[in-house]
Amino acid sequence: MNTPASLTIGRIAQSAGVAIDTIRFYEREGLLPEPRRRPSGYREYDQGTVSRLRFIRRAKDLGFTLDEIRELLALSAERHGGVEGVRERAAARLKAIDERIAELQRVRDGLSELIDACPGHGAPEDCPILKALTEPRP
Amino acid sequence: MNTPASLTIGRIAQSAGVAIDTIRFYEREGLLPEPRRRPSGYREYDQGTVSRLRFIRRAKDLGFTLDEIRELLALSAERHGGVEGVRERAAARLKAIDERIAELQRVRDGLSELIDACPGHGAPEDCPILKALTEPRP
DNA sequence: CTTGACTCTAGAGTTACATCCAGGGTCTAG
DNA sequence: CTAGACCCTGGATGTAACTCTAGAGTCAAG
Repeated sequence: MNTPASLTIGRIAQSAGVAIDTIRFYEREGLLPEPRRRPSGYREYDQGTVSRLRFIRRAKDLGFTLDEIRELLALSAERHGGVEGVRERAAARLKAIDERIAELQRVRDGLSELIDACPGHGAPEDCPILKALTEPRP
Repeated sequence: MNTPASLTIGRIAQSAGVAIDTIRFYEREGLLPEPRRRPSGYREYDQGTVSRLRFIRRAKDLGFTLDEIRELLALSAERHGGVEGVRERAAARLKAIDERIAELQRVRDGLSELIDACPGHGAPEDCPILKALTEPRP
């Protein structure tokens, strides 16, 4: 049913929504296997590569680095035990995101307080924002 | 009361909690003024530089870029009208942080759902995490 | 005076993730 | 057959904020 036909790099780039250069970059980085070639040297892909590219894009959206994605791809290919690894990595990512959110929240609250306390005019010495930045921690 | 004494780069690095190279880097980048020099060429600083370095560090912790910090430093030196600018920049930063938190929250929730749905074992085809990453978006 | 810690400069390297370029070959629609 | 779109390689470039190197000069303690 599916087209097992051969696709050029431009076509898969188009349908996966990534740049051609990015695909070659992923190949160099080992995220994509080396594809077969036409006699002319043109790379030939199939639909599977599109899925793989989508995988990479989604994982990146979830905040995984390319190194982590390489791992995920390896795990996803393991018939046995791969799923545990994937779940672990995902949980670790979730934890990292939670920590990042908490940290940003702290920063946000501190900044928000300073802004509320700042009259928005007057002398620099009276600006709580500037004071907070300069003073030897109260 | 304060020591107007001259401090070497190593000393201010120590007391401001930044690396020596970083100080020279900030100088090149215009975040710190060129200090006076001993005849030997050694840089000489005073306590004010330590405050300034602390300012930079704190602002960085709040997520300002060095470009933005350069602006803040300029604004903080303006006798008139600087405070408005500082407050504006701080508000913009707050907005950016809020947006970043919201984005991370979305990612977090998506990932969390996938993890909850994943049994943590079994075949890769049955792992919702892997499925979500690979499938042509439902 | 010697030793070891400190400082100087100019410039290159790092990380992560691409993105762009030149100079050339290939493919396909008309 | 030809124009224009597409693809190839190897290497350079970009961003942000440092970080490091080499080779040489300086300083303070003993």
